[in-house]
Amino acid sequence: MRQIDFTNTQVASSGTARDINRGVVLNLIRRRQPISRASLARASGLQRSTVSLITEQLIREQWVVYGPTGRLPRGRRPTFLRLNDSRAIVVADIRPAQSTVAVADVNGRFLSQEALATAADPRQAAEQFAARIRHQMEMHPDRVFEGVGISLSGRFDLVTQRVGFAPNLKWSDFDLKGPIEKATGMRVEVENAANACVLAEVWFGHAEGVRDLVVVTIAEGLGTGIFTNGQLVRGLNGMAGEFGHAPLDPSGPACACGRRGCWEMYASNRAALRYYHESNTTPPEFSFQDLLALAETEDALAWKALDRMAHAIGRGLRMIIAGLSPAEIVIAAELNRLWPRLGPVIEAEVRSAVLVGKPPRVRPAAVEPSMARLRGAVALVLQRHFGPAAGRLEDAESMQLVQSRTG
Amino acid sequence: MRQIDFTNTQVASSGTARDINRGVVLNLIRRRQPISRASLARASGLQRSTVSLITEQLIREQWVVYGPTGRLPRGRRPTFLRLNDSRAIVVADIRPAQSTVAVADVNGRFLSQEALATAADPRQAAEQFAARIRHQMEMHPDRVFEGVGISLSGRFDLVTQRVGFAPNLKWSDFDLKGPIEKATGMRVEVENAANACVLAEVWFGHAEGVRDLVVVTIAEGLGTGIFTNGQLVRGLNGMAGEFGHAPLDPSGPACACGRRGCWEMYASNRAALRYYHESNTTPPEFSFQDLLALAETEDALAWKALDRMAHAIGRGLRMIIAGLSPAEIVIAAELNRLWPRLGPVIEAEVRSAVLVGKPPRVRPAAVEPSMARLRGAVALVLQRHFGPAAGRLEDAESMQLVQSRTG
DNA sequence: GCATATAGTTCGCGGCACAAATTAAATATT
DNA sequence: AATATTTAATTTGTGCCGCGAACTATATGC
Repeated sequence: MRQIDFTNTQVASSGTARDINRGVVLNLIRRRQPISRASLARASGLQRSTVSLITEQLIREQWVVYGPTGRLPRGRRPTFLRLNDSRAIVVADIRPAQSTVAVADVNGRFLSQEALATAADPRQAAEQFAARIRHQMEMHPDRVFEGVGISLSGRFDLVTQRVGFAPNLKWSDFDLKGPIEKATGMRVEVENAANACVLAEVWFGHAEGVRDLVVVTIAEGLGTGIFTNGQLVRGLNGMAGEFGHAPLDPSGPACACGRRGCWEMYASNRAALRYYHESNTTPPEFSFQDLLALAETEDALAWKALDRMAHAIGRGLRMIIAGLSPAEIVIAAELNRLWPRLGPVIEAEVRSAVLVGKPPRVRPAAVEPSMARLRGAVALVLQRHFGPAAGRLEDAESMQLVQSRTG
Repeated sequence: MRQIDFTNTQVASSGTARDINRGVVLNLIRRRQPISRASLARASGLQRSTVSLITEQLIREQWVVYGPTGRLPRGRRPTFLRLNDSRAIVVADIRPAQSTVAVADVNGRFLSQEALATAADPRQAAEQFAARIRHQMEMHPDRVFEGVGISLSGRFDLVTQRVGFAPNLKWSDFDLKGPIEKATGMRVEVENAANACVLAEVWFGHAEGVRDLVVVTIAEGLGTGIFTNGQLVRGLNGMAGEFGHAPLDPSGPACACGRRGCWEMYASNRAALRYYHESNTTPPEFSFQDLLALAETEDALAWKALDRMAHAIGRGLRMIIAGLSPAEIVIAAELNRLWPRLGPVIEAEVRSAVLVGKPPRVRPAAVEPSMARLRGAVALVLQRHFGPAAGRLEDAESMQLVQSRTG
């Protein structure tokens, strides 16, 4: 069996050009489908002959299929190509209380979906997810499954391939990937939820050309996904993106992370509830959704609490803008429901952060947070096949998945 | 004349593999010179035949020359290759009070150096630097000059190719590059000083494999250079890295940037002088160097001020570690002189920032800050010739530099 | 003098992008 | 209805490039 030498991955071989161009063409098809070979040649700058060869390969690999025939004012009609959407991906979004397992096609369209209560014990949870993933696969016998993508409220270390830090789930240093790969027989990709939201924006959103992007996910906690130079920033142990635990005030309220005055303590849903509670007594099971509903009924105190939260979001963003100056900041939060009124509060704070030039675009996420996390999990799997260096993966696929064990 | 289509730079052509491998080989020679072709083949994983062809090209391009003949216990003796250090680079470090112009070879060794008072008017300064650069070139008639690299206390926007923001120099939106290119007839590269320090570490330091690195430069102000996934983070308008103006305390002292409580207000040289001044009257022209000297004489109040400064450095680093989790943090500061006593203060603060896993390595810069900035300016020029996609540059060189005008 | 080891070159092969020529299939013109 | 024009897609020949085997060059040791 052929061995791949991973120490010298940086050098190019004769197939490297094809790998790169295959990726360019495949992603053009993904983005602009249905599209003719001639259009692909124009869009990519490659020769039509080259495009024909590459698309032939993609059709042989079953990633692309023929679509309808087009119509033009003159000339031969183009045969459109599109992605083979009979190839599907199983995704899961693992959250403290309730998780989701779903099936999506390669275009990120969901075919089915189920919710489940997350098991407290990580080992039990892994079994539980493996079972639900298998169940979801059985619901679509007509599909070919490419892999499993998982987004979770925690950190996944690419080096150890383990969940390294997930205080919300109360797991730590746990092998989630291995058991699920064994139980499903499929390759599993795991990523932090905020990072998944970044991938969802980049792969399925309208931020196609954006190469510097920060996504801020706000729920009980506050997470950030950082995208610079067209790549996710993972950092040591996959811990990058914990701006939520950047200290805003050393004498602030104590955070679950053991320190004081973290951004999360001022800008999360929980913070807004605390603000509201300071000025009003609340019923025992008062949720953030309740607070939003109250605000929608023009409750002044609810608005005041949300206003403080929005200001705090903006204050933390100032730190991110100063340090990273991203072209775009995306907010993925339940608070987005009230964006018309809270968005401007955040934007005003952001404008004051810019030392020179125009401020970054701040906008709510294209889809609701739960959808973004699942879409990101889809992108996680697509990355392997559509992203850079995917060409040599198609070879490796036939190598009986030895690398995942030896690596 | 051939035209290069810049819209389709992402696709690979038949020369792409060579471009990539040329870069790999050239950088291996740079790092491990003198080195034989056989060793290059082993280190890169390329075939010896391929290495021979590439080195032949590099020798033809005059980047590489033959070195001495090696000796081995058995077998034919290898002919060593090394960089052609008759190729030189002119660099400048532009700072508010005093600037430097120097000449270095491709190995980052300095051949000559001169200091000059920076002109207040930017137009005048450009003329001044152009003249000193020409003078430095005349001092080395035996060298071939590859380009000019400039590091400055300010921001350079890659899109507009102008100095966009340089409050310390009191310049803004100014074309520094154009006039110097015109006056010297050489290509000029400009970069922020903190970013230059990152390049110095990556190109000439021992942080070869490190792909996530933050350099904090501390002088009158505080700047950060951010390196993620093996690339500098520039951000919108080249403004990334202004963590020095991230707000630590909204009710803190007013900063020159117009806001309050910026990190820089607590952790810069100027902050330490303020701390000292609070507890002791100082002579009118008391400098940070004086404060360091005082501390070296065991002055308790001086130590107290520096201690507060070190704590503040650590406090800001916590924000960076939370958000980016770099593998390594490098401090480039005059305070490094007292690292044995102040380093541990910073390190202790940093350790408390880590939520899980091991803390990043915090270390003083390999060389003193002024040297690092100049070395970074050398790397800036080397990037064009040694970095990725340098292969097609060698072609473009012969195209009479048309791109710099049309682009 | 011959085996062995190491460096470096030569040569044929296959993969790939490119560009020109060719084929295919539609509409417009006369 | 025949021909020209336009656009799509394929075929074919050329050159670049990395690979790997064979070969040359040059050292040491028995």
